[in-house]
Amino acid sequence: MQRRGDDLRDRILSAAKDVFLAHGFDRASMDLIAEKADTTKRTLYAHFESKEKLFLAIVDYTRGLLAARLKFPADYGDDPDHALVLFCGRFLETMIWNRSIRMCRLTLAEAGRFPDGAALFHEAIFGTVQDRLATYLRERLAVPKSTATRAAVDLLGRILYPRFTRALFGAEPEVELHDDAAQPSEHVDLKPIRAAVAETLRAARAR
Amino acid sequence: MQRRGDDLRDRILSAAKDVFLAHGFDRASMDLIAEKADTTKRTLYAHFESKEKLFLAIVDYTRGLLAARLKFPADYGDDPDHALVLFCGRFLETMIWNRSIRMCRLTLAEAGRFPDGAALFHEAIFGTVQDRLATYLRERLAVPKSTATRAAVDLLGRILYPRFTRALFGAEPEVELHDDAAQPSEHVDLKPIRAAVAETLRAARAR
DNA sequence: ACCTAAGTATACCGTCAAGTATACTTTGGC
DNA sequence: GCCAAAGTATACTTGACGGTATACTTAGGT
Repeated sequence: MQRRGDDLRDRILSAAKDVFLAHGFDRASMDLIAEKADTTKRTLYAHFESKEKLFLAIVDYTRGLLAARLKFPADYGDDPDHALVLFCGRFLETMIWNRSIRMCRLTLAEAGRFPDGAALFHEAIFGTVQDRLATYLRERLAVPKSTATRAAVDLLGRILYPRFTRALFGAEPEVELHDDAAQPSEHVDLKPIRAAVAETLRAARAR
Repeated sequence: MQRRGDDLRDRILSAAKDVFLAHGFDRASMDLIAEKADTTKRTLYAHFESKEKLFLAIVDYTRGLLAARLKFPADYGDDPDHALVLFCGRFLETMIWNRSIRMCRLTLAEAGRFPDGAALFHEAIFGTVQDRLATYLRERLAVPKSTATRAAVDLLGRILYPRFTRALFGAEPEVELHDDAAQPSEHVDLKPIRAAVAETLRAARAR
């Protein structure tokens, strides 16, 4: 049975992602990717001209998948403290998710060979979230622009980076996420996030 | 001319480090390492039984070199604000140094195959600095233990992680350090560090 | 002086994987 | 129904690299 077009392309991307994440760029073999995608190497090369191009396509594809998790949903409600806590909690959870961690490690591993891969990935995730936070502070809380940006950076620094960095280096237990719930799960402790949000908001309003 | 013993071993470690950092584990070839160490592959295998063992030796070796940069020197003076600013500045500088960044990327890239490598590296660097900060706060400023730890984590989160993460992903220009000066160089802006230290100390003293 | 451990020089083996070649089959638009 | 594009099946080429074998040289303790 043959499956064509976008369906096949998606299957290749998905299989390639799994294999790259599991083995890293160099140890990921095109033979294995073809097998997991339930197709042949010849077809692989019909869609992606080289292993490098396939890799870059994966980074882009994953970037899209991750970004989709990082919207600021309307159902977080009108209370800004609460909405910010949920948003930050969900971002933290998404970033310490083992699939995100492995993707980060993969792009970092190849940062020498594919500098754009790592930088674009970073910008698409961290830059986007930072912008969304700053925009929220500006629009909903009338915080002036430069203060809003600084507050957003500060908030991310306190909430995200410590646990994210630890997870990156494997110093925390792995986190597996199953559902697509918009609410943070039990993997994040909201208490310190509430404290950081409250403090940041207080400081931002005071200026 | 033959060079023996520790001299040779160091040359191998140093050459291997360069090659691993430049090419990553898989693309680093034992032939190239032997050539750069100005010896032969046979001798390589006399000192390190396999590529994997050599890699782990490199991680340990580099961990030692980095840790040596992260002392809390006496000549930072008696003013705690000032000393903390210098210490944090120097730590930040050391961690965004391109050699550190490349080493982090290398251990992260192989975190799947060598989980202990990444975790030990992380603990040896971030854990140690966090402990030294907390100890300083406790001993010099009489901050209670749990508050001191929290304050140290918070301080690192604000000062280190944002720039470090950006550097890791290649979103900042590379930093090259030449001298072994104990003072932070022009690569770090002390102003935000002063602000974060002041705020952290104020909060820690208030509790 | 000499003997052993350490190091050198160089060739070699086996394996694995990127990418290609060749011949065949299926699909869908016309 | 036919034909071109897309996909399949499988074998092959080529090169790299981890690790070993063999034969030789040097240094240093006694």
